[in-house]
Amino acid sequence: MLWSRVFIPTLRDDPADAEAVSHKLLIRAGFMRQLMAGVYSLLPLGHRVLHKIEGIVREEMNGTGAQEFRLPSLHPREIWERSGRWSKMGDEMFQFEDRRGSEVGLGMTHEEIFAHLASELRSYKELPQSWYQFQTKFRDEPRPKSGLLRVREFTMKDSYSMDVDEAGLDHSFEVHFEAYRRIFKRLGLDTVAVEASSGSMGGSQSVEFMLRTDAGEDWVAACQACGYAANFEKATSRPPALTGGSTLPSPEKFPTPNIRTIEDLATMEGGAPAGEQIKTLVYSIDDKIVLVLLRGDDTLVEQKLLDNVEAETLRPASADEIQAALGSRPGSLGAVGAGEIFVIADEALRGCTGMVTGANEDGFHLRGVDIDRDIEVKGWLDLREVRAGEGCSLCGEALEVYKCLEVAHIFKLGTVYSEAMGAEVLDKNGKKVPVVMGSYGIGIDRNLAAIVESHNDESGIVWPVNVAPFEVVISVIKPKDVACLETAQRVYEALQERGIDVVLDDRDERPGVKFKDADLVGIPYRVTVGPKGLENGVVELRRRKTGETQDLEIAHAAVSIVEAVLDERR
RNA sequence: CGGGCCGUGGCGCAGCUUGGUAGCGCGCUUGACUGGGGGUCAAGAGGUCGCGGGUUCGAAUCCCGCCGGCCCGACCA
Repeated sequence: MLWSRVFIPTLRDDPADAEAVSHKLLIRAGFMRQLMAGVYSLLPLGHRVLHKIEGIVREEMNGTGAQEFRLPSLHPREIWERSGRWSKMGDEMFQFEDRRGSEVGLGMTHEEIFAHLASELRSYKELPQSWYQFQTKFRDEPRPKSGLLRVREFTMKDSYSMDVDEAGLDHSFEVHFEAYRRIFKRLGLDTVAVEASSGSMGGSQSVEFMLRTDAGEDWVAACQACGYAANFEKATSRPPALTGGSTLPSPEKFPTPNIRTIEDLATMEGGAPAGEQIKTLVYSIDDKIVLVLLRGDDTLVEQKLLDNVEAETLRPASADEIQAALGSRPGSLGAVGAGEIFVIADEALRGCTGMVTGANEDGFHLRGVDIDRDIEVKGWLDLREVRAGEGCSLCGEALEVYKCLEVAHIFKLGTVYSEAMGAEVLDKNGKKVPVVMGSYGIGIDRNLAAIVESHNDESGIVWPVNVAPFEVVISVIKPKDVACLETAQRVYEALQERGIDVVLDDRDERPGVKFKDADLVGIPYRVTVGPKGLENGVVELRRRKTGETQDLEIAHAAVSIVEAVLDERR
């Protein structure tokens, strides 16, 4: 490839509306352009990288014996109705009518379609099966952001395993887990596998592969000592010590004019520290009003609540609903004497005495509340957000907490989809059993951006050789100098013959411009061919990552360069 | 969905308060000099000022409505 002939629109300035490093660099270095919110066009450089990532994922998938498919993006409503997800997915799924008035949706994942195909499996003898594809997924995200990190249309490699029983699923899951580990190693991503919530996928267990970076949106709690790691949506810790103020024979009402928040009450004369308050949240769960109690200094993890109550819909109650249920406005809510209303409490509150909580009367609170004595808790659940330094629930060592980007998510689905789609086989005993499924997703474009997030410096991107758009760039210092250009061309051809991805920067630009562009684009090796070197019969090889350079005799240059590149390919 | 910011040549911005000539830097084109980290000089090209309506003799500027984008909070590869 000649640089002068490839469309590489680099920019000198960062785009004004980009925040994330990968977003800025991918735009500036000419890898992509935005079309609309959460939708990007990949330019030749971007496509080359995407193609390489796909290649690595494909190799590893094929290595596990998985078979590649290509499913449609356009799905009929009917098949999504069978799993119950047509409405469950809500606004996140693009749904519309075709010209005949039939309702269709754009695929945001493919459990339904693959399970539908799996209904043609007849016998346990055909199992296990492992099916995958690279496909465009459409998700109408409420808030696309950070360039490729969170978009509405993206490429995903999704795979699905079909086994006859749970033991089979466990094995398929393990096989995928290991394949993903190898994939991330080859992509140059240092990921950590964490326990996660299954969310709208359903199923019994799921694991996320996380890249530690502030560009991410998830929080992870991890234990250095024993290796425990979990998404905040799932993470637990040793219960904190009991808390509470002075106990009283019975709750005592006291005036708290204009006190609306935990913070207000904590700073008020005669109030109580946040840890000695009971936070009362009101939720509408499947249209039923439920009180959710936490310690005042704890934060509710809504996903934990959702996972535990197995509800279809869950949302904070409106002010009107709260008023109707409790007779008070937010700020003075409490569960004492809540009567028929269902009360769920966080485990950390168990046994707490001498607590302060709202009196369900505007401007009044209760003190001396003993949870066990004064509140009828119908369900105890772990609902609170873990905090850094708390004891690991497995080994007791202090938990570390950090921000992560989710680069893959794998699920043990069980039989939810196979039952809905009628994917059943006869087992050894001639009995019909639903196929036990797993699903495994890795966002290709997100991984592309993730690599940039963890491989860059002040000059631009620093691609690992495995995924670099080009492995080598040959920069011609003085293209008008015949000796320069011809030498560069000879090296270029020699590298091409040996299968190296090389681009020849033949542009009639000053050297500085080419160097800056090469660094910005992030090509791992640069070969500089200029008059100074030629006088001594050498060209210069420079490593993008370290900046180290070495002179190579022209006659043997190609061989040395090939060696260096192959050494880094994995 | 709630809150904040923004929309002016390809990119980054000024102009708007106080209506009247659309401007700067970079990039782009042509030529010359130049050539080891975004070079210099000269001559050029390029803009429905997001869209619609209103006020006005006159709107990038004032008013109303809409659209689009970014960021912060609730959702996921």
